[in-house]
Amino acid sequence: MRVSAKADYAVRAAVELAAAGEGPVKGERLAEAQDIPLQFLEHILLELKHQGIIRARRGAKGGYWLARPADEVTIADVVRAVEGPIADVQSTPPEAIQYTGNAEKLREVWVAVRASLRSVLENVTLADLVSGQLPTIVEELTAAPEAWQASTGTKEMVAKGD
Amino acid sequence: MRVSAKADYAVRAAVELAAAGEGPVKGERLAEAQDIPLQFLEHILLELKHQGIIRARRGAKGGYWLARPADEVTIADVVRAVEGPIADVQSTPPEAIQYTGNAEKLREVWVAVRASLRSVLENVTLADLVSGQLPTIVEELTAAPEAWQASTGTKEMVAKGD
DNA sequence: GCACTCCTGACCAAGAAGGTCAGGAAAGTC
DNA sequence: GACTTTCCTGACCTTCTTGGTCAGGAGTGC
Repeated sequence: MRVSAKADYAVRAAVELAAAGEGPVKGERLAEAQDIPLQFLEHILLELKHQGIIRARRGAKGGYWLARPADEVTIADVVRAVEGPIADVQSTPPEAIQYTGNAEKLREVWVAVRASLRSVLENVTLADLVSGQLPTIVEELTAAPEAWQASTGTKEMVAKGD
Repeated sequence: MRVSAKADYAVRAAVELAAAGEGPVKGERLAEAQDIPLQFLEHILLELKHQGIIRARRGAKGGYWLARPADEVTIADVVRAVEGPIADVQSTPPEAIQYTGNAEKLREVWVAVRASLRSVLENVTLADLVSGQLPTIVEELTAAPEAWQASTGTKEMVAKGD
């Protein structure tokens, strides 16, 4: 259940484009603004382009820009573009898994996990991030102080956080 | 954002133990009941034991059993025992990341993602799974028909589901 | 024609995922 | 005390993913 560097970079680059508004922005500027290795970022931007999230033009005055208005692009869109499905179990969509016997209800749990992820990722747009006005659901989830704490318990958690 | 085979196996084995009640259950029986490769499962059970989720005894009449009552062991406990932190960004807990400029609010989003995962995983116990009575939050999240559908859009999603 | 910027594929090292194999060490049985 | 049973542990293996780098080609604008 981890967010890869690629997905993180993709969202950050997209936010930067959202903040820039109209004109094309060079890859180099995105890389500097968000401190991302340029050549790696170019591959990511290419994927975002292939998935129709952004557009690009080459040459002097070239660069990248959002294909849609910033308030119509969600984090889920960007993450899916570079990582594929948001919540898979053993590389299979949760509703497609068959559990037997006592584990039968587990499928519903994984479906609920996916739904809860979607409720966050599909409701935050790039425009929200730029403006700093996050949707209610995020405010609610981050309001509790526990939300900001790594859970305690096993040695692994103490070492790696959670 | 995927659930590994290991985590899935771990939960299924734990549910099987919860269903068995008191007496020790052989690894072989768990493997058969849930169709998990035995030798792989043994490694997983060992980790669960090290993390204090289960106990074990060797020899004839030996086997594994839950260290705590089934209604006091959550899916989050089991998943954390074998996978570590439930929601990391670039192998770092979300609250520890520093974003600059336009991406500043992204940290809150990842914290919200973790909180939403916890709201599901920390509220479902092994006893819930065995009884088939899942907590309200899961019922709510799985009630909507969209929750059971892969999202449509990119070619990748059509191919791999979501 | 030249500079600029994106586009693309090849490559690469390290680590994780998903196992298998071989043997050792406790616990119970006869 | 020997034997069986079952867990315990480390070593090993193959494939895939992650997170990049490198080299060069192909549009675009002046």
